Amino acid sequence: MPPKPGRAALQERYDRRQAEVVLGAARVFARRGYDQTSVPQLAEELGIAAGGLYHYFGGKEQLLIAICDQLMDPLLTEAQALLAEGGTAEEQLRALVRSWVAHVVEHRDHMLVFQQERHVIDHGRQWAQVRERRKRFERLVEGLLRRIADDGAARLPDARLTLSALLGMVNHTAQWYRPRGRLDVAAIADGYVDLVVG
Amino acid sequence: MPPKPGRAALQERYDRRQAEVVLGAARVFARRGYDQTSVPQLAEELGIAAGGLYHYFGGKEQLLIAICDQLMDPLLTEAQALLAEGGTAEEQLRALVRSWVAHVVEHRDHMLVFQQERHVIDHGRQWAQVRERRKRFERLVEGLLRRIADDGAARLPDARLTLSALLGMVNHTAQWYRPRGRLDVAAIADGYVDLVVG
Amino acid sequence: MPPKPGRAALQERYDRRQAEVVLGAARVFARRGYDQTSVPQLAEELGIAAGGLYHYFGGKEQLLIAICDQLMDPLLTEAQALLAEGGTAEEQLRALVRSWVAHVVEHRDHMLVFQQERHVIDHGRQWAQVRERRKRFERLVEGLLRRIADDGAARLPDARLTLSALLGMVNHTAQWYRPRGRLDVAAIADGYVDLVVG
Amino acid sequence: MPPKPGRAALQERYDRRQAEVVLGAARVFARRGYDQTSVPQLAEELGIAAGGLYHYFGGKEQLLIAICDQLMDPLLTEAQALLAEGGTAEEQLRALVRSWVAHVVEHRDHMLVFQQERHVIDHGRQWAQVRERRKRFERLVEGLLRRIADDGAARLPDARLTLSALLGMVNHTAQWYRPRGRLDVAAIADGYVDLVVG
DNA sequence: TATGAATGAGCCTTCATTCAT
DNA sequence: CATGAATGAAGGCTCATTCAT
Repeated sequence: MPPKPGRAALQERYDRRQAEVVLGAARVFARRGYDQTSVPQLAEELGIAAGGLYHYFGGKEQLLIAICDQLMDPLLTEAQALLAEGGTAEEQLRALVRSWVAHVVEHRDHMLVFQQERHVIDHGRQWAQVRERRKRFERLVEGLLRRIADDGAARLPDARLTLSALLGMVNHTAQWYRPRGRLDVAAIADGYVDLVVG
Repeated sequence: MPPKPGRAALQERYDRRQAEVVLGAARVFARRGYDQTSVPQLAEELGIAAGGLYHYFGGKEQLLIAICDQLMDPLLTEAQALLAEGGTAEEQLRALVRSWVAHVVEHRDHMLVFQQERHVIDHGRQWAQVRERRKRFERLVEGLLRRIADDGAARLPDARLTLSALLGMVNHTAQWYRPRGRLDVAAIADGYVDLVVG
Repeated sequence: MPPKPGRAALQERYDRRQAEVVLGAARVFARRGYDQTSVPQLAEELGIAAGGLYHYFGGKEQLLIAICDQLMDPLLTEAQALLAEGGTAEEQLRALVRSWVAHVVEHRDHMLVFQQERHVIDHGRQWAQVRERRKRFERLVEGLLRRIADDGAARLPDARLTLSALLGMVNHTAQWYRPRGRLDVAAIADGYVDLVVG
Repeated sequence: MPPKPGRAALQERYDRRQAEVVLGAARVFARRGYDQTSVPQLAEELGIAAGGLYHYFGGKEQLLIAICDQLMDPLLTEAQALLAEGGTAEEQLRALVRSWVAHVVEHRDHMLVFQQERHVIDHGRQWAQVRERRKRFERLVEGLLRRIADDGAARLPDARLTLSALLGMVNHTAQWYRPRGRLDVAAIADGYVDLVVG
């Protein structure tokens, strides 16, 4: 008889399983749509009984929130780390966009869900924190673009417009990127930056 | 006593009402989400009884298709007209993007629904025609970008990547544009083109 | 310009159309089922607009009642006439069953509807008259069977049971009779009587 | 503490409950009519929530099919067993009709539903199996009647017509039989057979 | 921890019916 | 006399969720 796992080990197994569920849910939701996927359907694809999901999540919407957190948290963390490292604004932008595109590409499913459910995120009561992180990330990028514009280096037509354009193109990447495509992540990111900084 | 309306007049009234319903539905769906809006809710916002909608549409999904058609049809038509008018590739691109941005901005609700429901459009059986029009439009833009690249005028990193970027930024406009904002449609469109053609 | 039809002519046309509708409805209901046939469907098969039916009938159930009346009224009338004509009980039974089978066969659709909707007829408030006519007819047949039994002619096991058997076999005819089948109406009727009277 | 039920026990409980539901549904449908009974109404009479029914049946029509199966399966099985036992054709017929009448009487509700919904059974796509069993049973009876006719014992007017008559009278029994009536099942069955074989 | 049964609410849709035209 | 538009109610069914086991 194996030794009874301790409390910590149990917690770890629980967390691992929870993260797996979030990942799987993102995959399923991205394909079928969040609303069009019923909890029983989702459970079946995850190889679990419908009721079993409720051990890991209070409900369907909390699962959606978890997906968005799993998407936004590391992105924001990494962006802040990059900005702390120093370098010119353009160097920082290039590094940031590379990291960002990589993140988008690795979390394509999360991104697709995120975009699908924009109207919930924008208006929902419980979504304030997700909105706030998105806002924080956008401000980071905006700050960089302003620094570049101020450096005079660029003929940026308008920092806000450029920000919007960049957001649009990078996030849109989730919708067309295919793993073994012609361009790798770095090439894509550099292409975007080249467009933006001329 | 007014003259009894003829068959043609009846048809016209029917069509007008139908178009109104599509427009209204786009507005409601954009705000609340397609799936989260029940048919009774939609009907109430349109000032019609729930069952009455079914005189104009076979079902909820057909309504969604109609929204996408109302979005794509005139855009494609106008794009084709512009390309037929002649001019350099860059001039044509500038004109096309202006028209495109204007369309996106005027049909913001349609665009938001379109993006929300991407997974249905991409996979659904009945969505082939919508997919095909989207593809056709993208090819039009791609052709222009290739012509520009071939003219040597531009340091386009990659025509396909540029296309994706442009699609991303223009379509994303629907998510942040506000009617009386700082930038008008022409400024936005020109900003985008400037990014792309350097 | 043809002369304006008089009130009587109008009434006649109305009645003719009404009878046509009853006939057509019986046909459609027999095939599809009364409940499974929606009023629009019925109207379409009759070549009339849905609302138009309501010029001839107060509602769907009244149409069903009319079908049953069109079935029962002439049957009862004819049975009474036959009994008034004299003859031995067995002769009268033979004549009655011939007339009855002929009626069932000619009104197959009515019969099928009648049997389908037995539970409504048995319990419904407005169905008392139909029930009463059915009862009256059954009593006529029962009387004949008793007279035959009393004549000692027959080894009828039990007049009531024989009545039930006869009702069962004759009414069931509607379910298998086909117009150009092997047996004609007289042969069928005589076969039934032969079974019953030995 | 009772032992946790195993998989087999669970399955058994499920099957038992399912059979109860079929039985109850037959009762309710016989009284109110299949179409006139809504699923919520049915559920209420069965003491279950509306949605709960769908654990046991895919839909309302499958429930109807189950009712017909519960009616036909044991009847056919028993008939085949009787025929395998040997005896003269007439003895077998008498035994078969007794068993058949007993079955009809015990499954009166099933029979009434079966007859009500004849049009669905006759035409529906999913009803082929039920139709086939009905046909198989009829052929069994027909075979017996032919053997009797060939034995020369009987002045059967026509084997096919006699079959139809027998079907009509036996099945019609469901519509008039009352549990504590004057005649018991054996008397009824024998009465029918006496009519048929003279 | 995980399950299968069960629930109540709500979904999309269709219905029988009415009525202005 | 007939139509097409519209309605309110109800239909069958699925949903997210709970809970005893």
